Amino acid sequence: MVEKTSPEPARKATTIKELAEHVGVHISTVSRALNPETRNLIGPDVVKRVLAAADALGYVPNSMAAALRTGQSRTVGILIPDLMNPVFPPFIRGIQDTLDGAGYTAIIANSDGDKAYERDIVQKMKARFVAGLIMATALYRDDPAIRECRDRQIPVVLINRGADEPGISAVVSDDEAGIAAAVDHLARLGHRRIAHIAGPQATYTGMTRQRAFVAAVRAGGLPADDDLVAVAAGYTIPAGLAAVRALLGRGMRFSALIAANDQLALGALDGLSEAGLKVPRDVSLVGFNDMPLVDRIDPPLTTLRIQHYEMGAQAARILLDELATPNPQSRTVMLKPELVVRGSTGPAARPR
Amino acid sequence: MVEKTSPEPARKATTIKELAEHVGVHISTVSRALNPETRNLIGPDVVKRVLAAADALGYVPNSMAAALRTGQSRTVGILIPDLMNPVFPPFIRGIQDTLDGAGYTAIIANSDGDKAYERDIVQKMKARFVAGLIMATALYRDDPAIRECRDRQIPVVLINRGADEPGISAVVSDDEAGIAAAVDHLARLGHRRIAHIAGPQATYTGMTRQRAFVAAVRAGGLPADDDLVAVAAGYTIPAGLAAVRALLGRGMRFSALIAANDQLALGALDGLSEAGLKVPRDVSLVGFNDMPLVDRIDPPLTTLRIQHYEMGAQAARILLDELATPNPQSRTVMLKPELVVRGSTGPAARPR
DNA sequence: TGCCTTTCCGCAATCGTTTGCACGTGGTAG
DNA sequence: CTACCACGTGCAAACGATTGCGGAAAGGCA
Repeated sequence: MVEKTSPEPARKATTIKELAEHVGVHISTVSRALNPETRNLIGPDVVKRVLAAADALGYVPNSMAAALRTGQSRTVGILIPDLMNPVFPPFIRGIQDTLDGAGYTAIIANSDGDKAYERDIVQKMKARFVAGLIMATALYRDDPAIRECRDRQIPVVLINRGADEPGISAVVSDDEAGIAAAVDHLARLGHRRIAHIAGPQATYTGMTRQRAFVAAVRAGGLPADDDLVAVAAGYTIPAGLAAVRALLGRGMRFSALIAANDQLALGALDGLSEAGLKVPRDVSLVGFNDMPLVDRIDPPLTTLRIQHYEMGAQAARILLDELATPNPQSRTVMLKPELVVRGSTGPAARPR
Repeated sequence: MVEKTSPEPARKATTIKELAEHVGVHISTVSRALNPETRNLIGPDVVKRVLAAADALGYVPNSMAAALRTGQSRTVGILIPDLMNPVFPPFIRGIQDTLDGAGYTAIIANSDGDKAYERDIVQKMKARFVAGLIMATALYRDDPAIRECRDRQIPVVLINRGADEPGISAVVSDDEAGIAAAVDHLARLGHRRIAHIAGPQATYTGMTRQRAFVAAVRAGGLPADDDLVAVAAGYTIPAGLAAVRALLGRGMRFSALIAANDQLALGALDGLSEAGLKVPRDVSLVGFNDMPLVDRIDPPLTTLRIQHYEMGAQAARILLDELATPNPQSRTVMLKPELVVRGSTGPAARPR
């Protein structure tokens, strides 16, 4: 496996200048002919010739130069905690696909939940003239990166988390409705004592889902003891395991369990079987997200399906909107999750 | 949810020029002082003052301008078929993490397997001055995008697929070793008639894994009838289902099945249970990739684990290498997959 | 025919950096 | 004392596009 690459000289990309020479007009004319916005300023025949030449010479505009001149790069930044978490790829796909249609390019960065690093990234992105930012970083309150963007007038839209300060758009799932649906489902199955494994309270989803849980059980006339909720240390399987152990360790009795997240639910599953409890015979289990393959585990997980892709698309649309209008209003859109009932929930036996 | 964003004017980013005024030197001096490569040309005290000013004014260099001038953007493009396929995120993460360490930024695009679109993307990337490309697009032979890059002297490294033309580096998994391990494992369990669901033959992995399969069974003295392999139409669950149906429809007898991919294996699982066959009692099943959660399905899937992250990291390292050296040699590195034995394989009963 | 408006196009500045070259100073060697 | 070198810095030209402005030609109207 050792060959030299062919040493032919690199053919440089054709520029607007070469096109101009080729057609016999000034470069400014070429520029205008190429831009659909300004094309009407140029005679139709010239436009045609320019376009033909561009096609023939394989002209592709140098976006860096354009960006430098205009101060905008038709680039937006996407900031997520971790690409490997299966929740995020669909978001990104949704974002990219709609951005793409508008001629924008996305650049993606992982923050790994580190706020300092995140600031750094935002800096770098600004150096690249990003027109806007879509952030899915979960950590909630007091985000310096967001504040700075707002100060610099660069639009930010949040996804899968709400804003803790005004003037920032967001697209989130309707956790309240989702959790309510789950509680209702369990209540209909005869469950009365329902427990909750909450996500980290520093995260938006962790907080809202826990609140939604308390509200929903109260609304259903079910017990809402503090002891029925355990807060997990992270959105991971081990954290779920630890949380359910804590729950069981309290000697708490519950016949159903709603986890703030599928991963937590998987951890819970481990913890329950470790304790000799069968799902759904002894405990019914509900997750959140509908990750790939949770429909094929044993037992298939009942969970709340989020419209990840659609959320991404919406976020991108909002951002494009804000980029287009001079003084945009911020808005928050909520997408309702869908309860997918599978094998992990069943009728309540006797409460334990 | 309707508030105006604060209408303060956007503070422009500080430029090298402002730094120059601030320090009282020429911009070229500032530029040199800022660049570690040229810093030695400048007096130490001036350097110190420039750096201090940069820090104080929060200077962050405009990468577009630098890119325009130098013709290189410290950006590399990543081209994958589909981000939502769980195989790719770890690749990307590995790439990004090592690129990041070298001060490069990645821009990611999905080709959706469309070659024309892919060419388009490569064009756009070149317009952004990408220094190099990492491509995971599966479609094999005769890739115009690759050829064009090679002609333009922009380094490309392939990942999860080999090159069909010389001068292109690649990092792939050692399919031969992997499949051999799987066959060996099955043979030890007493299986003699082993079938294979191959991936699309237009893909690199589809081809090499099938070849590896034939070679391995031959080497083991096992039957290698053509009828024992079915070629799937894609790397999807439905394709796997269809393939196993075809296999069963032939009245073919086999007690074990190696799929070219976990998704195909999942489809096969469906097909087998549809036919009333139990895994692993009636048929043992081996997948490829070790996707997330295949360890938790019923039965847990025996599969070949690929070092996705490490492959990405390697690819990035190679690319960085090729970017650094003027006339690089292309190389292909192979990473050995690891056979993870789980519940879907077991001793052969009688062949059917 | 003369004047005014429109249409179409060229000129040149500009975006923020990088970099080859020239220039001035101070020091060393012949 | 002259010649030369090294060092540190400034000058100005790029890179490739966009865009306000001005001017020439063409067309309309009286």
